[in-house]
Formats: sequence, C-alpha cells, structure tokens
Amino acid sequence: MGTILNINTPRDYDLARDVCSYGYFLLAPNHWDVPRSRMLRVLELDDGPSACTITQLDSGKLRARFDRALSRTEQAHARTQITRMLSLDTSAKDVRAFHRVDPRWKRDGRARLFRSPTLFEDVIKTVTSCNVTWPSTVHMNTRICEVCGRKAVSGARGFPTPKKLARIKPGTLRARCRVGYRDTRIVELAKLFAKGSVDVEWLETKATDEEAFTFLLTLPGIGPYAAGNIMQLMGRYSRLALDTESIRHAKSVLGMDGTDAQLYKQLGAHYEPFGEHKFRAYWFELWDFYESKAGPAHQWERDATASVFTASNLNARS
DNA sequence: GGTAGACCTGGACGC
DNA sequence: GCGTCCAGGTCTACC
Repeated sequence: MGTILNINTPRDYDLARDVCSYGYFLLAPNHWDVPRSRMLRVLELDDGPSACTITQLDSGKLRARFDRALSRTEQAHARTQITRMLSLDTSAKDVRAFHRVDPRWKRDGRARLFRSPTLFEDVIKTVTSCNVTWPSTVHMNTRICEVCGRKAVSGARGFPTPKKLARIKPGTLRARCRVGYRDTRIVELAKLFAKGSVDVEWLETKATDEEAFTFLLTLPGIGPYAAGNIMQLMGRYSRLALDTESIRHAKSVLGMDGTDAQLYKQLGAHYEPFGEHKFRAYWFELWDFYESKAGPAHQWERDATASVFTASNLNARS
C-alpha cells in the first residue's frame, strides 16, 4: 500500500491556479489532469522513484498519494520537493506584499509560480527552452524523461537526477532526446550539480540577487535570459527574463515601438516601479494574455496546447 | 563593449 | 517526398 501525505498550505492556496501558473507545468514528467484537477508526476526519492498524485481537499490542505510506501526520510524529502514545486513556501504575507505593489492580481490571488521539485530540473528545463520553439521544449523534456528517467512502480518515469544525466553520453542525448547542440552543456551542468560544484542552498537562500545572477552566468549554456529565468524559479523576482516573447508582448500588448535593444530598455523601465516583484508583474501580464487566447490555463492539455505558444502563432493571433 | 555568425531542431512552405 | 527557409538564446571570434 502506498503512502499518503497530508500537506498544510497557506490559507489562500489554490492548486489549479498555482500549478497552472508557469509553462513548466506542461513539461514532462509533470502532468496536470484537467478533468480531475490534480497534479501527477514521479518524484526521485532515496529508495527510487515514486509516482505521486496531488489533490486539494475541501479544507484547502493537499493530499499527496504515492504508489509505494515511503520511509520517514523519503516522506520528508517528498514534502520538501512538493513545497518547492508548488511554491508553498510563498507565504500569504509575501502574496500581500506583491499585491500591494501590483493590485491587478489581488482579485484572483495570483502570486505563486509553478516550478520543479529541484533547482537542477529547473536549470535543465530552462536550457531546453532556449533557442527553440515551445513544441520542441515539450518534446525534449518528454524524451529526456523517457530515455534517462527512472521508472516508478506505476510505470511512469521521472526526471533524471544529476548523477544519472552526468553519466549519459552527449551523443545519446542528441540522438535520442533531440537536444541538438545543448547535449554537452546539459551533461556538463549535470556533472557540476552531481559533484556539488553548485551550492544550491547558497544560491537559493543565502546569496544576494546580484551574487546569484553572476554565478548563474558562469554555468554552461546559461546566458542573460536563462539566468534571469532561473532567478525567478528560485523565488527571486527582482529581475526580468527577457526573450522574443517579451518583444512580442512589448509591441502587441504594451504598444511599444523600436528596435529589440530599444524595446528591452523600455521594458526594463516599464517594470522598474514593481521593484523586487517585477518578474511577477511582467509574467502575470504575459500569462493573462495567453489565457485570453487559449482559455484558462487549468484547462490546457499539454499536447493540444504546445503548438499555440510560439511567437509566430501568438503574433498572428494577437 | 558591440556585432556577426555558428550552433541544432522542427515546422511551414513551395515545388 | 524533398529542399529551403525561419525562429529561438548562447557562445566565440573578431573589430
């Protein structure tokens, strides 16, 4: 019989809203079960992978059901991973602070962003989102899990650990996961995480934003956009992660004009008043636009939605 | 410091 | 079915 964990949540927590708040919820091994409003994925734990189903009870608490019995230590690790993934550590106080700066999202309560159970997975997912259209990012993550992820009792596969990815040959990643030239960078990143060269605790909780950003730029495959994105995935919202989507947003929604370089400057100035919350102010604007085109995010099916989120499609549809 | 070009994949398009 | 073009962020060489 599998373990069941009951997890306390901040009072304002809404599983559907807060899972379907960032595109990574559409990437393997994550699966949002639209009809049943529940989150499924495999977590990597001490004694191996375990498939987990997370639902929200009427009381607001979460219930995580695993496909096998977990030891006490594994239960603690599972709680830690779920807390990170669902941003349960974003307190109601932090939410209020954000809404004071940007009251547009107070009514529906948006403030938390979905992320991965581990920083490593977020870093690799970010690399797979660079210089590629969204459908390819979806495909790469599916293949990485299928080829490199371990199988849980249920048969579902998880995201590979740093140790596992560090042992994969770049050529295998390229040929079987279709990651292209990112192959070597992904393996190098995995090796850095596996041997402890990336101090996750320091990065996530101790470093200043400037120190964290500067360090991220030293990692292979991580440039200004990727570093900015990883910053927000660590709960550091003082920077923007600007890419071609930002350019489209600047032109079509904010009515800005100019070269890309000029637009980046204008975007920086536009979101400056939001201070340490500026990424969320920017992101929820973008997300709101996506939902205006594709309907509420908690109703998005991964495969059906993948092709919608490309700059060309959104330009054509805006 | 700024710029140009290579790096890959998948989708769109023309033939 | 095949070939060509394009989108996408990072890295390196060069000025």
